[in-house]
Amino acid sequence: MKPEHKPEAKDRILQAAGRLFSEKGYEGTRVYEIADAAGVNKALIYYYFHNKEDILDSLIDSLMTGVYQIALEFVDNCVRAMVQDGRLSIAGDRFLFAHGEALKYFKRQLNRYYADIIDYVLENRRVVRIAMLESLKGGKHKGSLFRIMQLLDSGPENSLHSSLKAAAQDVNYHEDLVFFEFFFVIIPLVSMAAFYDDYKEKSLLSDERLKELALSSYATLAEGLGARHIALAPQED
Amino acid sequence: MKPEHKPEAKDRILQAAGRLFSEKGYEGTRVYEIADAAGVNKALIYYYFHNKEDILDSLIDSLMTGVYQIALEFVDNCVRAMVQDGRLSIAGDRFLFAHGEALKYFKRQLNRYYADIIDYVLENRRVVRIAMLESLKGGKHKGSLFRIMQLLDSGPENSLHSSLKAAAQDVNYHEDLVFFEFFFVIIPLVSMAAFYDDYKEKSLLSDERLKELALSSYATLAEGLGARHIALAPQED
Amino acid sequence: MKPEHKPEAKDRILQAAGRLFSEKGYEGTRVYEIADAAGVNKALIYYYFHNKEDILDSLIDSLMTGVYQIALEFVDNCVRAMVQDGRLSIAGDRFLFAHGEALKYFKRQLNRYYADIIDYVLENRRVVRIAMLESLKGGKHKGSLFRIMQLLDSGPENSLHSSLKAAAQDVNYHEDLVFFEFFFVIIPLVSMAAFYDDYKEKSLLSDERLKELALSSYATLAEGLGARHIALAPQED
Amino acid sequence: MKPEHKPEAKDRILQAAGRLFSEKGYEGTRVYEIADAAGVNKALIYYYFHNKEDILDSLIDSLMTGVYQIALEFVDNCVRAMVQDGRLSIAGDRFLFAHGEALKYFKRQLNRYYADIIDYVLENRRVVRIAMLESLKGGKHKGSLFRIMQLLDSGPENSLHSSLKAAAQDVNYHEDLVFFEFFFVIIPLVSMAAFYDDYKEKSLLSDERLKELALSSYATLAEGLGARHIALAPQED
DNA sequence: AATGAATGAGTATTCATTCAT
DNA sequence: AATGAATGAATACTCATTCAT
Repeated sequence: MKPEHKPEAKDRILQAAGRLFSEKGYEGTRVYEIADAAGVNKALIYYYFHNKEDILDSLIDSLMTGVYQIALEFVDNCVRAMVQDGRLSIAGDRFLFAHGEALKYFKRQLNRYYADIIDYVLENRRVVRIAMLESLKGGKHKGSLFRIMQLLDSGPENSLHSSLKAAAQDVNYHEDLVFFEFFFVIIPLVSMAAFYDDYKEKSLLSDERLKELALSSYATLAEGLGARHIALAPQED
Repeated sequence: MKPEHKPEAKDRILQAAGRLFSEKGYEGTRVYEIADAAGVNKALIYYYFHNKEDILDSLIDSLMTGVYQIALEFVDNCVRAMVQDGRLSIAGDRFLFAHGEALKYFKRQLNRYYADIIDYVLENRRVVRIAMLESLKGGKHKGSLFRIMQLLDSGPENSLHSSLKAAAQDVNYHEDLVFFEFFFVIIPLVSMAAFYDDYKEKSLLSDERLKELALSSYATLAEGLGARHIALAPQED
Repeated sequence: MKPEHKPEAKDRILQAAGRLFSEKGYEGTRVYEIADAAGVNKALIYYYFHNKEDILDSLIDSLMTGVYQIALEFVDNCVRAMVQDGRLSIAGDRFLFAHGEALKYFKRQLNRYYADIIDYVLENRRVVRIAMLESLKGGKHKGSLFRIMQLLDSGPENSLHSSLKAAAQDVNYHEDLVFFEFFFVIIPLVSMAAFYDDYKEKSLLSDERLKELALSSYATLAEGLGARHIALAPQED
Repeated sequence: MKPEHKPEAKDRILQAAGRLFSEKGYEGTRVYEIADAAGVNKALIYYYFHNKEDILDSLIDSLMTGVYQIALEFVDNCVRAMVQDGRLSIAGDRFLFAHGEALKYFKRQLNRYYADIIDYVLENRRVVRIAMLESLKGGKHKGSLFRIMQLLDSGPENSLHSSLKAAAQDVNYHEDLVFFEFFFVIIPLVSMAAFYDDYKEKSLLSDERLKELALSSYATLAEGLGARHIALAPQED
């Protein structure tokens, strides 16, 4: 029984490429450097991947899949579930909770969601950095960051949104909310990952302290936002 | 009246490089592409610049100077002035205003400062994009973004800080404030510029609407933050 | 009865190589293309052949053997036989026939020989094309075409010539005849095979028509030449 | 006055490529070999030519132009002129001469034409070899040889034919003549050039002797053919 | 100030071949 | 007999930079 004994050459190549791309950029990284770092022959890279860009695609795709999974899980397990059992109803971009207990539960779940996703992007900060880098350039992966934004999008092809729709009919994000979410929620998240190591070096703070700061920053943000988008249902006597 | 009549070759080179670097990244841009776009001979580029990197330096330096000027002006003309004439006093990371009038005045100035700096980065969004790009890679310009962050820094070499110190003895930013400022104030600002064109294309919003959204987002943010860092001096009767 | 039931891997490789070499040249053909076309694993090719060139050798050798067989058969069964029973005598490059009947018989046989060899090279036109291709380059198979020429050669190592010598002492080709034979008999023959498919495509003629044209062209040629090299023995009354 | 002092780098590259391609084939020749042989830096080749194939195109094009010029000159200066002044008339594929003098003149001119074109292809035998090589492969230059064949073609786009038509209305080549011309006139011509050096080496004949053999071979051929396609006008008394 | 020609050092990619199984 | 993985040695092509004019 040899389980998981396949971080074989292909994985080593992906890992090496992930590190090098994030350190020196895609164009700045030479294929032979990847080969050397992965301890494989340069030609083997072309055995597993069509070309240099194929490696990048592979890296970014699996990052995106990961982010997507976490977001989908939150919507399905928390939002959708709460809507279904009546603890939450959504109208436009406002969340209306049935009672204080429901709101408290939601906040706890949301916090855990933030923690999860922060953990995930920090763990994969190298690839996040690459995705950000590539988003800033034109070309194929230009849209990586925007793909994350589209998690908020209301197109029918977005299964995250479908999942929400399945729970509440009237989900509708306004353009100001989307703008704020993108530049003040997602971009900071992504940037924290992308600049994590640099920031750590400059600030001399510990990993724990940095995660704390990240979470508390989001708490601050959420509180401010919450006032505008969250409400408790009027209590009936 | 300087005889700056024609977009001389050197300027055309800088403009072309600005556009290309921002579109394809520094490494992704070929020197001959810059030459072609600028309508000059490739060799002429080496007449005006030492090498490719010299062009990049030139672009980023003038961006930084611009940002710095605006920030310095705000600190000098508003903060420092208000401290000097007693309308404002600073203790640590808390701003204490002498009276409601002073606070109102400060807010107006701050708002104008935000508008100015948003205008400036949007006007120079190409170079901002380059600076962000280069900050994400290692290499010489890795620190561009952090140089902006250091506008908040308290090192003695920072003349912005010196300017503040000259006004108030006890300026002292806590690590949580710095963290928040960097990832939730500066990064969004820079990102708005860097991703402006992409966001505009996706959202189909007008320039005016986008600037509005940017300013109102900062207003929201400032309000939330203000509660924690701004106070009115207890009124004596 | 050899159990040659299935086009075994080795044969499939040779066939595929024959097609590809003739279409793209030896150097223009990749080993993996041969493997793909033959439906075998690339490494299997190295099980059956020492290397890429070994495949080429194999193809050309069997072509040469075939041509050689047909020529030898003609010389042995017709020329040599006729000399032995006195119907024909050879002096230098002149053929002297005993009587009209003998000449007529010879012409019939020659015609059949032409038909046979045309059939053969057309059937194997792919390999002929390769041989021509390789003859045009330097390298190992440079001499393929010339090996055919040497069928006319008078060296002692040439067993076709030996066969003729065995029949007639005084066989001797002059340099002008050899030149003409090579460039106006053999080269056209080989070229007809090599360019068969292309010519067919351009001319839109049928296979039958093309063979007819080939044979009649040789008839024209032979008639013109015959005048100079064929004679009837002076009839004794 | 520095005339013809421009066999500059570009020409040296073409010459070197011509030699190497003909010796080792297009694919068999490495770009750095061309550079070395031409005494230039490898990169300079890419300054003057788009890529390796561009060099080949350039070589073959100028060969084709040369052949075409000679053929056109013969048709214009001899055939067309004779038709215009009534010494020759053409019906289908038969040439009818007004009188013996005209025929004799034509034969002299034809002989000179053969001599010219043999000289030309021998002088450019390297490129001829390449053209033949490339004609045998698929790909871009597959048609080089056939382009020569098309000099005989009757399409309206063929200005050689136009030139003939301008002289005689009823020019019309039959398929058997075209076949014979291609495989027994053009192919031998081209092959003599392509295999010249090899044949010389094997036969040990001198350049003069070889040219003699070539010309006399064509004379033999022309005589045989002439019987079928040339006639004298019935003499009126 | 401007340019056509030239170059050294890369750079991604290919390919025939081998090896372990 | 057959194959997936692996590799060394090329190989066409690129690019920042320089030079002579």
